[in-house]
Amino acid sequence: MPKKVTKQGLPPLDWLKVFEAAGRHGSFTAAAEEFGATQAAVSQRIRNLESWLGRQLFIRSARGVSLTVDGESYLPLVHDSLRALEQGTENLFGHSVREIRIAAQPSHLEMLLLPRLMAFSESHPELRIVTETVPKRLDFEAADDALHIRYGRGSWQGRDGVLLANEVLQPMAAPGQAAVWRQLPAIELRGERPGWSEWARVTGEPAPEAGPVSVDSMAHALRAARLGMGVVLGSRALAANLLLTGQLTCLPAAELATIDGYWLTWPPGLGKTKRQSEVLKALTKALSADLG
Amino acid sequence: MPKKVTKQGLPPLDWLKVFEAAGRHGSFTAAAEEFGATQAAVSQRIRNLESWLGRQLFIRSARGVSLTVDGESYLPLVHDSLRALEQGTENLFGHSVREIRIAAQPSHLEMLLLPRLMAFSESHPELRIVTETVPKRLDFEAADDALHIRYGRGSWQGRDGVLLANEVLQPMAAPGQAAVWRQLPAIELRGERPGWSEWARVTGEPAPEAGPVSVDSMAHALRAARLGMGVVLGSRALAANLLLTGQLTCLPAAELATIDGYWLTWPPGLGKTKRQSEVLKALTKALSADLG
DNA sequence: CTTGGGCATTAGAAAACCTAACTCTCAAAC
DNA sequence: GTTTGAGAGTTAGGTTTTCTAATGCCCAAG
Repeated sequence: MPKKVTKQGLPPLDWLKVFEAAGRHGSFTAAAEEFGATQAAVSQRIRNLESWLGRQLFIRSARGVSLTVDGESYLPLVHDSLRALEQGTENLFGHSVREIRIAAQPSHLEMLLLPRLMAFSESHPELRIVTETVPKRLDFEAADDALHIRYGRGSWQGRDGVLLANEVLQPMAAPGQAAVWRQLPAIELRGERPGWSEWARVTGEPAPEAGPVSVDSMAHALRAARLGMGVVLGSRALAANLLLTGQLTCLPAAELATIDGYWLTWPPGLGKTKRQSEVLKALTKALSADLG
Repeated sequence: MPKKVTKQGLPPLDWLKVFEAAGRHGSFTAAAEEFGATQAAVSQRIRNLESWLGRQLFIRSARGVSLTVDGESYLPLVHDSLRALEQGTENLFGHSVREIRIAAQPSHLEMLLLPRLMAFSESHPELRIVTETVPKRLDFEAADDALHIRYGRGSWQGRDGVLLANEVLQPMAAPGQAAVWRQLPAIELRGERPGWSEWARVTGEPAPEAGPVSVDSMAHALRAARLGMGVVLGSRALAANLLLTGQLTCLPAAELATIDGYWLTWPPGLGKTKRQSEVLKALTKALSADLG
């Protein structure tokens, strides 16, 4: 008696994708390019499909391929069905598929993300990047399905992530003042990062004299330095763009490495598909450029 | 600048097959059964799809799954598209997909194939078996895309194949005459198989006395024996069914093995897909049952 | 408070797939 | 009539994907 009448009237559908492209182009090579694969891969998939169907779909000649009558009849059906699927998928899920959301503190977005976004966007022109600013002290929600840029020492519970760069602090000042920086007042930065006293302790050098300026954000501290208000113990990562464009210079003084760092995190489960992990890799690469 | 704008707006389509089944059944387990796979496989594919789309499609509870709003919206589209593909594929290629053609000499079809076909058909109820008789001496065409049953010593150029059974000849007679078979006349079989004289030479026993009957086909020789016309040097393979049903009996005399055999052959390229190789395996198994 | 059905998760095995390197063929150019 | 080059086929072997088997969890029903 019938054991399992697995009504499987369909060939592996991914073969059809290839058939459609090859039929549309009239060329295996062209189809291969469309997929970013080799001609051999296309050739094999088509052969599999033909074998499954029990009929030839293409006529091979040394100069290229052309559809057989069977192939000619089959192509419109496949084309239309795939098109319908593509359209519908796009309509329903287009946003989440072609869009990438990144949440971070305003200063991280501005100083870390934005300067490096162009490089990424060029390698993935099909993706929209949507940023969301997160108020400084308000914590991220772990279940948020956006990407996050976070500062700390890792282990973001409930999320995966990679370290973009460790935080390294170094005295910096406006370029015009570099020569005389020992005379400049220190700009105080309150918060979680080690300050001038720690720097002096570790490096053994004397800390600059305290100045009138005290801020609570690295962005403000750097800006103050750019304005000539003193010497700042600046973050290499956040200042990278300012340094590159000559708006600020590193002073010839010892750096202070910390165990904290800038992380890119995402909800677990993201990055499981090839597509996603590639995007993540590219983004990580772009974001860690010139850091450290 | 954009490197490759691979307009790939579609998830791996085989994931959709699973989504469709799971959505239809409202159960991963049921969908798994439909595919002959495990529940874990379904679970993973669905998770991949959800991850690709960036949205949940199912709500999981301990008691089963149900579609989310997104899944609910997506299902009809997927269902309809796949259905269209399935229908169209069936219309265009249904015959070659659900049908299996086997060509052989009339006697091979009757004595080898038919008695064993039921077993095969039970394991593959969805397949029609179409037989084609080939005139005895007319050779098969190598490029024929049907399966062939051939007699010989293998190496069927341009075709793949498996040996079903070697030809083994043994004296046989009608059951009622078994006791007195030494008195029976020999039935002569002309053709490529070794005859009584070869049998006598190899076994050292005396050949039965020549009788009046001389035929040129094993089928006729066996029939003559059944009719009580003498003792035949019969083919175990071809006579298997007659022996099983008691219409003929093997006599207590030495057998004569040959290097020829019965082969199932097919055009190369068949059996490359999983589906096909399974069918071939099942058919081979059925056809070699009780042989030898 | 057990039981059992249904799903998730995992590591490891199995299958499918892809690429690289090569060949073959033919048409067009020389 | 050679030479050249584009395009497709073939193969072996490495890589990726997928599957399975085993296990754990959860919750509803008994």
